[in-house]
Amino acid sequence: MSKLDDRALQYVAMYFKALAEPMRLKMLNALQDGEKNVGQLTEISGGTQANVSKHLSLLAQHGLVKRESRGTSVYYSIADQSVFELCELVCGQIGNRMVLEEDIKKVFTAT
Amino acid sequence: MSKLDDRALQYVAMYFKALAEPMRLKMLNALQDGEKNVGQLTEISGGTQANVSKHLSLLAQHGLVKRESRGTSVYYSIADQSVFELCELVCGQIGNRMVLEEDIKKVFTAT
DNA sequence: TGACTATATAGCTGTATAGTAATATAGTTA
DNA sequence: TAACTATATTACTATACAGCTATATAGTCA
Repeated sequence: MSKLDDRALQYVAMYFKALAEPMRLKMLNALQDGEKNVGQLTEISGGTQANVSKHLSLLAQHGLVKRESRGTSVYYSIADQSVFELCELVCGQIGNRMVLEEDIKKVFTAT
Repeated sequence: MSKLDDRALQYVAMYFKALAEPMRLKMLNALQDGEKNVGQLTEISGGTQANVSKHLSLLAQHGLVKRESRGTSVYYSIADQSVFELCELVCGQIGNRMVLEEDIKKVFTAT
């Protein structure tokens, strides 16, 4: 991280952006215990088939998931398990903060 | 990452989103070797003062940087060094891929 | 071939936000 | 107080994209 040129920064930013949608995180989370096809992911995520397909396409483009079509189905799987390390790190970072904010929220929403 | 409810996913997504801008990454990168004020960060990043201020405000909101005003200046500093671990992880993940894509680009842009 | 299923894509709308210029706010000094 | 500096905010434009519906594509089976 010491000498990143603008092109590299843009690349890193794009990677983070791929992870910056709850829907996509949900899908990655669902794929943690093995590959799933689009239909399964649609059901799990609760989104529409079209939207799920689009998100998966984006994740594949950024190298986060692998795509493999078998028969009429297309199976997606995690391309690099270390994506979960990222999430763990973030969860750790915001863990305390989140609890804090929840408390703050309670204060503000308390009648 | 095993049992994240929608609220938590949204939170994690927001955190990633804060890191999903090259400009903000540049600022965090600049802050790696110590606090800097808005003017310094404006100069380093090459952006306008207004834009830099807005980005810093967002980073502070998400707990990535700390804000401290001294005199007429406001000094920002990294709130949690582990943000760089994230970046390292991402760089590692996309490192090979990036080299690959660069090669691909060369092929396509070759006359 | 045609009917059927699974996935992808196109076109659209609404929302979020990066960037800008201009202005407001706050602290300092004379 | 007024003038000055540093930072924040406002109002705006342009762009990106999430989500939707409808349609297209591709594979399977009769």
